Amino acid sequence: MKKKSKTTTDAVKILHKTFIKDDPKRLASLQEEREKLKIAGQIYQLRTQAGLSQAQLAKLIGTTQSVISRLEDADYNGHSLNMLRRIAGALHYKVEVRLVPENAASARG
Amino acid sequence: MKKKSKTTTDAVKILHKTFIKDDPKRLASLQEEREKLKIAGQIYQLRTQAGLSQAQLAKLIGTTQSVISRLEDADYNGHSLNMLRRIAGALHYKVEVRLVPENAASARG
DNA sequence: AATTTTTATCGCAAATATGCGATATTATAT
DNA sequence: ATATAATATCGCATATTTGCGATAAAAATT
Repeated sequence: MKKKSKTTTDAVKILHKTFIKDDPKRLASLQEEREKLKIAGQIYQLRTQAGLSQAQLAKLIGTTQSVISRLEDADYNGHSLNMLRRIAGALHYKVEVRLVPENAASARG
Repeated sequence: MKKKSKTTTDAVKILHKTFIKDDPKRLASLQEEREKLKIAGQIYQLRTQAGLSQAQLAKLIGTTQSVISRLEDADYNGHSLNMLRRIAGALHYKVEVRLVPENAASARG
């Protein structure tokens, strides 16, 4: 395969088209979509930068390839912190969760 | 009631006793405990700083008081991002998730 | 101390995420 | 083009979270 999976890649492009194009009011929910994308992207980035296939990471945390694929799908919305911690932990990372004001410029976007 | 609920308050104190006292090797998992605590604490802080009771916040996001109480329990471990987003959103906050190296000094903890 | 408000805890039903094999799709290599 | 490897998707069983009422425990108010 090439560098990036279709799902994760396309999501970036689809974002604007889907949420901004003709419905400026939906811009609010864009925030949420961005977060979802970021999570998928972060998992993908962590995994590939560690040089692992989905199957390898899956084995590492005791699950199967299809599960990892699902988590890296930008449209997937059901992330649990437990699962994120499992993935992060396997790669010597940790999960940071922050509740920040919607408007404020975030830590270092 | 006083300022802080028993559960959330005590957790701070219990932490050291439980995880460090006689078992230095468990210090690793302390990271995870801290994260859990932070989430409970963040929800609590957000809610009280908004001047809401658990029942009021519950109604705001379409659930019941006992659910909020459960989420503010520092020992609770089953947070989902969906739930966090619901709470954050109701108070005009957003959820930021970051996977950061276990060792590195994080963004601005 | 009695009343009222708020929070914690329990039990169980309903909703959602995970586990996982099978297979299709896509990419890479030959 | 063929073979191989990686990823995406489907369906269904299992596990976990959420929903929610009831009640206990704790705190605030009078």
